[in-house]
Amino acid sequence: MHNKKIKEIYNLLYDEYGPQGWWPIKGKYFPEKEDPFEITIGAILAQNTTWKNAQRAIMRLHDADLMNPEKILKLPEEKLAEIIKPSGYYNQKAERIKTISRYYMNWQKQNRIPGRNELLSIKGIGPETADSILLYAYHQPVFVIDIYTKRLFSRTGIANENIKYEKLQNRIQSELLKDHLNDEKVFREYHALIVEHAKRHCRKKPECGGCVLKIKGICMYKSTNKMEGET
DNA sequence: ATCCAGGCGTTAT
DNA sequence: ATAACGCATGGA
Repeated sequence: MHNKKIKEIYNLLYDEYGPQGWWPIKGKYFPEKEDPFEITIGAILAQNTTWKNAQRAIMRLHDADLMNPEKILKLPEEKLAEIIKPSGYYNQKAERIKTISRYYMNWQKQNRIPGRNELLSIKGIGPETADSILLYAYHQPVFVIDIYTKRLFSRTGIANENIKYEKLQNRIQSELLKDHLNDEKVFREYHALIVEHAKRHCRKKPECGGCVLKIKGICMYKSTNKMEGET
């Protein structure tokens, strides 16, 4: 029933911001081909921090010539933690990156890609990280739900703000399916567009001025400029 | 200075 | 089953 809205939001955001090109990272390191390992590690490093800080940690791994599972496994955990420090939570993340590196080597050796439940069984990989890895590292058609996605679909009246991860994901995927927009390229682009839009307008503290969704009448959210002290 | 950022696991209610 | 908390850096 909100089918039209979900498709329309995608089209509006795409027209507004254009293709986002999330992965691979554009830069001096391997710009010619994307590296599933780097994307996997990047998904961990990006947890609950800014992309800029995650990218700093990724660059430091490249600078140390450590962007592969074998070298990471040989490196003492404290060294790894030091290198990825800018991403925050560096002790947790170092431990988890080591674990995932071991799994990654097995996937490579077995010439297969991980399944969602397998990813979820790994400590440090929750639903969003699992889906980010599947979508951005392995091009599987799964829609990533993050805090921005919940916020945007909540404020546009498409979902309750406390909706569960898989429920919102199923809703979006099934409605995009009706419009034949259920391919991984759209999913990648849509998620990235949501993040961009959330950074510019649909922030925690909303900046609704100039929001294309508001202008086009898709979003009715009122950006209440703090009027808490009401009776 | 306070708040937030491309979350997750553990522990308390 | 859900809520609260710890993990930690860097920018606004």
